[in-house]
Amino acid sequence: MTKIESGIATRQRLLEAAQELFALNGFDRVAVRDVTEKAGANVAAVNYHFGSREGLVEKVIERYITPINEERLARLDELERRVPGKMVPLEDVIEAFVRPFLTQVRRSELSEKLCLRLIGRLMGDHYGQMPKSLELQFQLVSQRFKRAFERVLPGVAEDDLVWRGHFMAGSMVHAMANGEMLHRLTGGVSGAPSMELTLSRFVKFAAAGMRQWVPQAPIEMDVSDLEDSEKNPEIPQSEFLF
Amino acid sequence: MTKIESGIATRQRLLEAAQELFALNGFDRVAVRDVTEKAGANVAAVNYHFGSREGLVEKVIERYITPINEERLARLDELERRVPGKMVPLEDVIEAFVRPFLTQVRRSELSEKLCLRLIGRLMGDHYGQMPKSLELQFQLVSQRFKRAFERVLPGVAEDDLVWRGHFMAGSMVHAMANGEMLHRLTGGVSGAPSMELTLSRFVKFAAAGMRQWVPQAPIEMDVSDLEDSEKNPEIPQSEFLF
DNA sequence: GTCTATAAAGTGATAGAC
DNA sequence: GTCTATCACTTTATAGAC
Repeated sequence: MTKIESGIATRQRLLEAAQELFALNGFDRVAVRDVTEKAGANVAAVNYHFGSREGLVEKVIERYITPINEERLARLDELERRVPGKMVPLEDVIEAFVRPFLTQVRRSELSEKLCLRLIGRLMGDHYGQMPKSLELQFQLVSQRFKRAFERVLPGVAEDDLVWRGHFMAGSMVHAMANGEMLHRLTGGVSGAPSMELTLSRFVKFAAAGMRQWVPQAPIEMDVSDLEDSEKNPEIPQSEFLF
Repeated sequence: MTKIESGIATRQRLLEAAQELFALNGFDRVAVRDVTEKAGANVAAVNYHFGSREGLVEKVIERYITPINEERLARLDELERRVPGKMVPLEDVIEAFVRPFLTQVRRSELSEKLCLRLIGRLMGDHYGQMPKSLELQFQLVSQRFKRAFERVLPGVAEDDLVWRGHFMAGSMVHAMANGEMLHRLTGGVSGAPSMELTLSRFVKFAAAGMRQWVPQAPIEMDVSDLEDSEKNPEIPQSEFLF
């Protein structure tokens, strides 16, 4: 629990101290006193600068989420400007949605691990109770991306699309917040988590889930390196109903 | 904030009151006094019956998670007994992983909505800090499912498989915890959330993500109901690198 | 098992001096 | 802007009577 160097404006130090503590312990388990102490500021500082504890929480959230959402929209704009007739690859839309998280991680004062955890907590604890200022932002983002997905995945029913997007967002949040935990739980099989590799994996997973290609004919698989017994697995032709 | 009918053993009433409050407000925002009051018990009851507040939290978590994990393993056993030579459909393995949540929802004293939120919170808040008694359980479950997925998806590298499983679990947790929120955010497009339908949607999404079929040749799509302009979208042949 | 009373520490917030 | 002092509660936990 290191103190944060003095000299920077108090307000800034408070924000930095707060975000680190929130990342470590969760938004609810951090007292105003913990923050001010870590920031080397006075107990009253939080109330002076942010009006209340809640005000501080909101500012921390805004500071993290707003640039992410802005970059998302900017990337989407750019995609839509690209060669008007041509269809944009689904993967690019998904990347426009996720990569801003990585940008934020790099921009953040926090370590990669902590920053990811903070974002995960943000989305987890506060998904249903975002600050007013962010609700509109999120509505805009999800509207824009919904339309983008509709264009890139023509023929998918609207409700299906919305749910697929929901699943996609969920796997992203969870993967970010618990990536290191995966490492532990699997005894290291998942490999040292590099963000860029994880992003790549995520995009592939999400793209497959979003488009849900079903092979019309027996699939061509590369079976060259499989055991004989595995060469002709009975691939489920998914008589999948519910 | 209704009281829970007296007459049932205090311990039981405390558990029921606690789980409802935890679902509503999150594990951290509920005081022991809130629980005892709702349960119509004495303030000291929690400490008498569970040793401490933390003891109560652990019991609530165990009560929800253990039967889910047991059913998961039982379903997997059953799948593996089925026609030994034949390969089990991926969808069935995924369902063995998720359906126990629905079973739990039906068994629970809580409303569907609250129960899903509680489970979502469990996985969110406590994924990294499960009670000791559950850590082993989770390790066993994830090992068993890892092996099942390996068998059903031959040819997928181990680390890829682990990550895909991780993404899958994440989208499930998130979808459960925030399904109603999706409804709000999309202005109702997602349709009234029926658990069975959501499960079906989830299984399809997850299965596609887990197997990641890539078409080797131009895909046959049903374009009969598309506009002319949409008939020949340039389907991305995913030169997808990162 | 249940209760009261109370301890002991922690909580967010603020008035008012500097 | 910053600080001290302090208020007004709330928190978990427990000792000891019933």
